[in-house]
Parts: sequence; C-alpha cells; structure tokens
Amino acid sequence: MDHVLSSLFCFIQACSPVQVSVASRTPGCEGWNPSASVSGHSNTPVVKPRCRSVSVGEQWLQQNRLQPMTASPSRTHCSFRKGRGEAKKCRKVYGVERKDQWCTACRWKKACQRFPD
DNA sequence: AATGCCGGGGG
DNA sequence: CCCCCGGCATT
Ligand SMILES: [Zn+2]
Repeated sequence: MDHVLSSLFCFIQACSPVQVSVASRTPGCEGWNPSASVSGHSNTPVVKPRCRSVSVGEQWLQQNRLQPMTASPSRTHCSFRKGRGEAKKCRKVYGVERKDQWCTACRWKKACQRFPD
C-alpha cells in the first residue's frame, strides 16, 4: 500500500458503521474491563491470582490505579489506528521488561485480547 | 530488528 | 486446564 492508505484503510475498518458489538465481548472473559467492581464485592482478598506474577510490588500498583471511570461507554473511539508497527499493544506499551504486565495472550505470544484489532 | 501471532510443546 | 517458545508473517 502507499502508506497513508494503510492507515486510512485501517480507519475505514476501525470506524466502520457496522459490527461495533453492542454487548461487547464475553463478559466472563478478561477483556480488561475498566469496571472491575461488579458482583457483590463482599470480599475480594486479592486480585486475580494470575500465577505468581513476578514482582509483587506491582500488584498493589495495578490495584491502586482504580479509576473513577465507571461504565465508560466506549474508549477513545475512532482512534486512527494503524497497521503493525504503530499499533501499540501490551508489548510496545510496557515492553519486554514489563512482560508481567502484558495481557495473558501477549504473554504467551497469542492474539492480544486487551487491545483487539 | 522488532512486533504480533499460529502452531506446537511441557506440566 | 495453565504455561511458554520456535518460527513465521509483517512492518
Ligand atoms: Zn495484549
């Protein structure tokens, strides 16, 4: 493609007027839902025991970063996303040095489930 | 070179 | 089921 078009083409598919999933993805799955509250929240001792996540210090950090974004309708929609190389996913965002912060899929070199395409 | 992912492998 | 890398496609 001729550059420009690749990004533009992505925009066409990204902001297409169809297939915007109304009920979002599988709620049971871990699609990084900002609304981590949910449920009776009687007493959730720890966060998701994703195996012994290396570096325990980051655990509280990740938990502490609770945002007042309750039921955010949609993320920064219509984001001129590009093709590979500019699509910031877990890997580029955090880096190999913070692998423990990637999503499960990325950690196992699978299709990223946090930032779908 | 690096990201991103399928296929394949180990416990 | 949970966990991960080799190797490939793509940039
Ligand atoms: Zn990811």
